[in-house]
Amino acid sequence: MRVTNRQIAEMFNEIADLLDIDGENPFRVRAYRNAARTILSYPRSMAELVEEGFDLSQLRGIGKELAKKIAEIVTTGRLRYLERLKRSHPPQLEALLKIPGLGPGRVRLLHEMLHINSIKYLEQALENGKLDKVPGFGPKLIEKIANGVKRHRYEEKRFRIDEAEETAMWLKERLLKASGVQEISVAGSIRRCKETVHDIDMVASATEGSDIMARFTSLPEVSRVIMQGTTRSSVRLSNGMAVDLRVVDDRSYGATLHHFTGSKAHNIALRKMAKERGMKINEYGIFHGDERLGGETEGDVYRLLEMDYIQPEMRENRGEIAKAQTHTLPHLIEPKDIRGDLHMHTLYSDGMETIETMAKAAQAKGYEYIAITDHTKHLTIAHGLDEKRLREQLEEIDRINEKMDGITLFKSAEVDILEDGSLDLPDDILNALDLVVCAVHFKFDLSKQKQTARILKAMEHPAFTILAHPTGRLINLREPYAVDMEKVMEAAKERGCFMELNAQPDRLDLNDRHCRLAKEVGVPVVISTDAHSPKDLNLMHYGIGQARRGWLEKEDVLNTRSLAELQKLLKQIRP
DNA sequence: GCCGTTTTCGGCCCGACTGTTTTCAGTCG
Repeated sequence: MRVTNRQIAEMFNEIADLLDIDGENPFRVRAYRNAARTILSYPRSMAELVEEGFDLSQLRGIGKELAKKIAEIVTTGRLRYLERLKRSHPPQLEALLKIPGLGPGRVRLLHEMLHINSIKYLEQALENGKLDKVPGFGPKLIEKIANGVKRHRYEEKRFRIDEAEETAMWLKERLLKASGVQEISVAGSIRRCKETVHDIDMVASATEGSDIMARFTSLPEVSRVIMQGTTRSSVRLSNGMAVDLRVVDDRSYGATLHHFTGSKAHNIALRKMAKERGMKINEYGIFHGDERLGGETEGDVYRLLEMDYIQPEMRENRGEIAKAQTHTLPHLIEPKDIRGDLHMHTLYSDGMETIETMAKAAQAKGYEYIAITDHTKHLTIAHGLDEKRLREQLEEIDRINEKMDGITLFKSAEVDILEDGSLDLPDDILNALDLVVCAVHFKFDLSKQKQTARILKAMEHPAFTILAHPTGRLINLREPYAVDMEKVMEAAKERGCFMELNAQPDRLDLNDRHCRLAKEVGVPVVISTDAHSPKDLNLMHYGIGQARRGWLEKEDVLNTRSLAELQKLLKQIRP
């Protein structure tokens, strides 16, 4: 099987950890981490690029040495350099870096002085009070490490964007009540619409003497204050989320918001550029020597570097900076561009409401059209429809379409793709539908080759319109099934099918890299809520956030088309 | 180990907080 980009990135990160513990040149360590990040976020598979003879040293952060190492991993499945490094270190040593308070320096010290080489041994040393003897290890640090060991599994968790956003909004509301507060923004990965977040970052501007910090650290929901300063504090909430709050005066608000929105890689790249031009960017502003050039707004940062404003969702150092310099940034899709929703369920299968209620809710959102896509018979757990019940539903949709003005209901279904690639309903009923949403709901564990073949076979059916949640993943619950996404997208492009970006926050499937791939291949994406109730229609914004992370513009998304345009397009692909 | 409008050497983002120290190293984001 082919080596994945993730596996290569993990190997490079492991090298970085080990070199870090060895006290190697920190810039060499950083080079491995930078390369890992580049590989992880690159839309195409390194394995394929190597096969094609592509020169990997063209990629940012990858030079001759690392290109050779990638080629070795891809062709042999191993990396001798990493194996050599691992042989000279205890196998669990890197795990110690995960404990708060332990960085490479202290891990090295613990290993040299006490031969601590795993979390298990660290626990024993803590119990035996051996750590007191290590220079630089005082009672506070030892307590922090002891707590970290107890919690380290728990704190590894990444939260889904919706969970984190809900907590962040609630926090913002509370903190706005503090004295002297002018503005509060949620920054960090929530603002960049990442699908999962590790912690919540918030930025506030406040006048001197504000009690916002005191309020923040003494909220009843705070289970632990990790650190507390006058401009920056960090806590953990009882729901397990860590929150950072940064407070500045309004002159620095933009610079601080920018700094804490990240990503780190994006910030580093900008600061480097500033430095090359004799300027300096920090959380307080943009400076030339002692002269302050700006920092009140985020826009100052980009303006002073002579580039266009980059939307938060794009700030990942994945090529956006070059685009901003040449004024060729994409005009990212916005919520107002969405004209309809092409995936939702009703009481006919596992939805909570009638067709009419869903239609009215969609109309209230200003949509021109929706598709009713109840499950089909194979999905018995969701009361999937057989041909007879689906025909009944189609008649009801006809009646509602006659009755309701200003919104059009498409007849559709979320049809199961069976193991052999056939669809779960007979052809005559499939042909009676306006569009057909198809999905894999079982047999997730097929080999990549078989799963890909299954989907490609299904796409050959003339009624196939949209591939729903194309990888089947459930964030934090179920891994994506193995599928060759490039092949699927190329087939979709050729066949005139569309790829769904399912906006449910536990799916967000396609992911951001897939969205960029779809744009590259030229296959339109459909952002759908997969709503099971009227309230679910509001999940659209998570899908839009993911689409923006994937650089999608209005033109790249099918359901930004007007009703007339969409009908025309459907007629073209389904004559 | 990477990179180059100062290109094959000599840099590599920048600052807050903590704990342990008498001026700072380590960690973290």
